[in-house]
Amino acid sequence: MVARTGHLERALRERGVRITPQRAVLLSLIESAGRPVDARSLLERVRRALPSVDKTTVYRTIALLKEHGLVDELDLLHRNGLAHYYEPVPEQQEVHLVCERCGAIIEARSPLLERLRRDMERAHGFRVKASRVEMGGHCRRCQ
Amino acid sequence: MVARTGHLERALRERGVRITPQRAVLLSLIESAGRPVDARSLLERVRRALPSVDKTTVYRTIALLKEHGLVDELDLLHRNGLAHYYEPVPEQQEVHLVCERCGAIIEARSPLLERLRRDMERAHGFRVKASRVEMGGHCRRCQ
DNA sequence: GTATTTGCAAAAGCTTTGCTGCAAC
DNA sequence: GTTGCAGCAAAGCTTTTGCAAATAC
Repeated sequence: MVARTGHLERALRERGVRITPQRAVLLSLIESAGRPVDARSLLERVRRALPSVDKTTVYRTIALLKEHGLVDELDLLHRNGLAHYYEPVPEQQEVHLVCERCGAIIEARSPLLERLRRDMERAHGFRVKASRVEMGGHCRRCQ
Repeated sequence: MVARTGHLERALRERGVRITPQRAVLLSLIESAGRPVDARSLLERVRRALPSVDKTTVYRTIALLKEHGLVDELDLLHRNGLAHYYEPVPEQQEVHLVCERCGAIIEARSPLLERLRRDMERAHGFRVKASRVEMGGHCRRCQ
């Protein structure tokens, strides 16, 4: 289920909640769940609600959310040079499939992910806190 | 088996092979197999053999090797900001375990990786060309 | 008043590009 | 001569930092 743009923000406004820059960043992140966004697009989205927000605020809010383990940082196999992508941490671990032709991003799940994690913990005595699985290639339609 | 620094280079020189900048980059990459290197360290290594080499040459050579599928590009969960890490494509797919405390990087293998790839191809009709699995956390000694 | 949040400008890094000269064939 | 390789300087982008004004408590 994909959220419509701005629908959380409207709901909050109607209840008298003031939208601060930080809140706007958080809302925009939540509303783009399922499609990781880079900082530039995130800023654009945020500015639709609060036009004067600066990129500094976007980066600082992301940093805050990362520290609390609420946001994942990806780079989708360097799809866009140095840019990073962000999304709310999903309930269940995902594989990001990145189509190198059309740019589609598929978020896939698999029980093997959890097994792989346990495997690593057992075999190497490693305590896993965060993990990221990205695969590049060609999606069904681009072959 | 970890190669000693410069041993390939010396072997080639002894056989009368001239070490060009490109070759020096390739050799340094091969010699640091098992420990992904960023462009800055790679340049330092290369300069031990050929002091006048420029970073442009390092980046261009990496780009060439990437195009031919000989080098993998990682970022180890943004361990070092915007920097990317490079290593020769391993024969068998690996998981990179990144210790957030001591910085250790463990290259782990698992048959689940190959299964995961086939899973994705089957379930999503996706043709996988490259893949990357990184996990952050604490290594055995840092817990 | 004190602490936090914010915007603006500037800096810091990593990577890429333009261009010119050099070497190989 | 033509082609590709290499070095240097400059630019391009993303992200971070310093600082002062504004805001919240």
